[in-house]
Amino acid sequence: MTTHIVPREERRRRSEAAILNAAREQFAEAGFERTTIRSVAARAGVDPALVMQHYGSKEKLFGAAARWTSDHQRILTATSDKLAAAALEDLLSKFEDAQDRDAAVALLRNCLTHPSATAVMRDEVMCERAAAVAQALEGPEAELRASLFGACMIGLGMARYLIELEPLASASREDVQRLMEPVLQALVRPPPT
Amino acid sequence: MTTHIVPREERRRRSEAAILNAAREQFAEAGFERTTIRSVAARAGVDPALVMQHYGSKEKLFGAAARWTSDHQRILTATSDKLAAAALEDLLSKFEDAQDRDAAVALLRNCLTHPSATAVMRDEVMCERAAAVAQALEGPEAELRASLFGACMIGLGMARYLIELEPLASASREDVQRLMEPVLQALVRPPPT
DNA sequence: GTGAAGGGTCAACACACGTAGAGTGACGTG
DNA sequence: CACGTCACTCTACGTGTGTTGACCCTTCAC
Repeated sequence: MTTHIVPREERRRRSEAAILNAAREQFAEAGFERTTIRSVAARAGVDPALVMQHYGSKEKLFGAAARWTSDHQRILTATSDKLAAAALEDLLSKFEDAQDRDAAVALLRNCLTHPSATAVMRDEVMCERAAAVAQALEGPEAELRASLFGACMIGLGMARYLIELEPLASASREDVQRLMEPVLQALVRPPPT
Repeated sequence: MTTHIVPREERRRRSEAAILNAAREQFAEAGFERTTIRSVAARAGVDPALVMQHYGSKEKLFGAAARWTSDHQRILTATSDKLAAAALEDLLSKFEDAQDRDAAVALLRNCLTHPSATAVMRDEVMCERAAAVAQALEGPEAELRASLFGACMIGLGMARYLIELEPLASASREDVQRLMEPVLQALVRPPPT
């Protein structure tokens, strides 16, 4: 029974990653306030003080864990008639990968109660995307329509993945995509005067 | 300077109402965890212990404060072509009255992080309404479409009133109503196969 | 007036949390 | 082999919280 010898730096990186993953899960499940440094440490199998040593504070740990990893490529390069499909594809695919999903849920779950999460959600996620969407929209009131576009998207995400409203939560990705596309298309089309 | 004499029961009802209003505001602004019994008491101008005496616990106070007061009348009686307009009317008008608004925001703000708020939101608000909406819908997949209908509605509410995404937050009620109606109509119409 | 009752306050408890600082043992380098 | 470094742990502090029980002081009934 020879234990594999692991160099120092490698060990450090592993424990850091373990903490980050545990934090993501915990923040995603329980939210910021109900997540304690101690619970994250226990989940990662380390001492609470080590969490502090790695991330400095609970706030910084949350900042590192709650992220919306996404390239706007798909949206920026989409023509207006493919915009809705591309945005839906982007949103729904994010929740397939466990790590991305946890990071996204951690942000989503706290974006109504945690000040910095609200700011990130509004400024870095929604505003930027809305600007990208607005640029692809023709007709008047493009910015407002883009905002509504974003509102429907996060409503979809929250209802399906956080509130778990049935039958939406259990519906197949294809069905959701098929039914939501014409909805968003109604915002892409120039509005009636 | 004669102080008006107030009977006991009246005084009790007044302090109870003052506490409830303060709680609504505080829960709506800061969320459940960041709201303390002490801060509610200070806002109401009473002693923290009195809050307990009236409501028993912070949990029960929250239950009394965070409510979604709404009659489904408008939605239940609406024909399918007026459904979207009626639902939007109902949602947007709720945020006009300060008291209704605070109670609704208190529920909405915590519905992703507070367990019982999530349950109320899902079961008492969304499920019930979705059922009412589904009944008015024609064509297949009525329940799923009704869920999506609800998802778009809460997305709208959260983006406009909680996240305060611009220009949606500052837009006039009429503009929002006019632009969102065809969006929701896309869910009311039977879907393409 | 006098006693009872109940709304309201005060001080304090028990607990859980974020965080800090000293200490420990293994790893890497000379 | 010896020493310093680094990842890591143990213990504990200070603070803010929900909640409680004993205590006032005004109001009502007789």
